[in-house]
Amino acid sequence: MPALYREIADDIAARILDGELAAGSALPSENRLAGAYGVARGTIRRALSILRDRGELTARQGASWMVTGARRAQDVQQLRSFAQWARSRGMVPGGHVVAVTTAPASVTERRRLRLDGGDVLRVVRVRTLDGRRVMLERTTYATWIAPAILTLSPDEPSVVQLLFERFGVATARAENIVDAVAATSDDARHLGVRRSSPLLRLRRESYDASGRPIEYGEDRYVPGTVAFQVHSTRGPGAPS
Amino acid sequence: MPALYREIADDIAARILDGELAAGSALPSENRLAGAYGVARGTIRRALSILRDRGELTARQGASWMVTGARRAQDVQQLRSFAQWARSRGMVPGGHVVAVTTAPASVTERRRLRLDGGDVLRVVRVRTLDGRRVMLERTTYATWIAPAILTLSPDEPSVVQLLFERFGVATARAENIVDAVAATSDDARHLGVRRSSPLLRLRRESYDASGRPIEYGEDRYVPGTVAFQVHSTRGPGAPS
DNA sequence: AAGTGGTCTAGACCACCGT
DNA sequence: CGGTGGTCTAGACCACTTT
Repeated sequence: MPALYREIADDIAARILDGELAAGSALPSENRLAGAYGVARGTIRRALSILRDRGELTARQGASWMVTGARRAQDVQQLRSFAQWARSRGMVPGGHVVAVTTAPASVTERRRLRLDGGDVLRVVRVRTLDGRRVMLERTTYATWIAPAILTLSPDEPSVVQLLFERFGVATARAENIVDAVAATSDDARHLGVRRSSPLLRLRRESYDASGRPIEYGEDRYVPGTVAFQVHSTRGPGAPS
Repeated sequence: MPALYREIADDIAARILDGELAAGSALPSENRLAGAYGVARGTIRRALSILRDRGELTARQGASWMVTGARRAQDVQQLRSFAQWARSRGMVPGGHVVAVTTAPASVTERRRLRLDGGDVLRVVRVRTLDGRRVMLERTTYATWIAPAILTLSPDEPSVVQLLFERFGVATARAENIVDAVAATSDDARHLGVRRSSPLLRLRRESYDASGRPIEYGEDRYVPGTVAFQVHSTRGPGAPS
C-alpha cells in the first residue's frame, strides 16, 4: 500500500499530464488541496515537494505553486534500471552478454565492494534500445550476489528488477560519476562506432538498504541516443 | 536568519566532517537528537533528510540513521556556480572572455528565453581551475539581464554570485542535459586539446524564482579535470 | 518486547506576494 | 490587507529492526 503523499503526488502528476493543470498555471492553495483530498496540509506539502524535486512544480513563498511544464527526459536521480527507464519512455530495451568471467577479487574490487576475498563476477553487456546499440556496460558483482546473477538468463534485459523480485535485493543508493572518454577499439567494435569517437561514461556504485555494496562498473553511452538530464533546484530548502 | 533545520543539518554535517560521527556509525535516535537540540522530532527529520539527499546519511525503517562516508565531489544537483564550486573544493577559479556579442534574438533564442524581441547577449568564456583550462562556456543571456552582465568585469570569475549580490537575480531552477561530444577545432584551440578529442557537454537552462528564463547555453569540459557526481536514492521517499 | 524510523494530523506563527 | 507558502510543534499510530 503506497503512502498517501505518494498517491496524491501521482494524482497531481497525472492531472498535469492530462492538461487539467496546464504548464505555467497556478495550483489551488495548499489548504484547498488539503480539503479536496481530505488530508492534512503537511501531507499535501509532502506530495508537492516530490513534484518540485522532479522539476514539475515550483514554489515561491507568498505565491501559488506553479506548473513548470519542463520536458520530461532521462533523470539520473531516479535510479531506475536501464530496462525500466527504457520502457517508461516507450522503447524496447534489449541487449546481449559479451563476456562473463568469474575470478578471484582483485585488490581494487575487494576494496570497492568491501569483500574479504572470494570470487567476483565480471559481466560485459551491450545494451540496445529498439534494436540500436546504445551502451556498453561493464559490471563487477560482489561475491554474495554473483550466484544469483548466474541463475538469470544471460540476455535478461532487466537484471535489477529480477534481482529484486526473485532475491529481494534492492538498490537503495547509488553514486554516479559522469565524464567523457574516447572509444577504445573494443568499445568501438561492440557499439559500432568509430574508434576514439566520444562516449559518455557513467561510473556507478550501488548499495543495498544496509549500505552493503552490490556492484560497481561503468556504462559507456553513444551520444545522441541517450542523454542524461539533471534537474537542480535552489529552493527554500528540502521539502517539508 | 537561516531556518532551524538548516542550522541543525549544518551542525550534524560538521560533526561528521570532524569525525565525531564516523563513517559507518549510527546516529543517536531522532528522539534523542530532538531532545539534544531542543526541537521537535519533525525538525530533526527535516535536517537529516537534507543530509540524506546529499548522500551523507542513509536511513532504514527500524534501524538507526547511518553515516555513509561517501566521498564528497562535485554534485550537479547542488546548483552552484562554477566559481563557488571551485572555491568549495579549494581551487582557484579563473577565466577570460573569448567573445561578447550583442545581437537581435534569433527565433530559437526567443523561444527558449521567452522573449518577444530585443537584443540578447552572447558570451563565450574559457574557465580555468588553478590556472588550467578546463571548460569552454557559451551562454546566451536574456534581454532583460544583458545590461547587468555588461556592467560586470569581463573576466569576472563569479557571474552568478554577482548577479545575485548586485541585482538580486537568483537562479532558482536549472535543467541540465549531459552528453559527450568531439571537440571542434574551435573548442580544441580554446581548451588546448586535440581536435575531436572527447569533451563532456552540459547544456543548461536556468530560471529565476518566478520561472522566467535567465540564460541558456552549454559548457564543454575537458575530461579528467572535472567530473560530475550524481547521487541517487530510492528512499522511502521524499524527505519529511 | 522495546526501540527505531515512516507517516499523518491539527494547530500555530511568520515572511512574503498579490491587490 | 488577505491569502499564500515556509517553518515548527506535539502528539499519535504504524512498520520494521534489533535484542
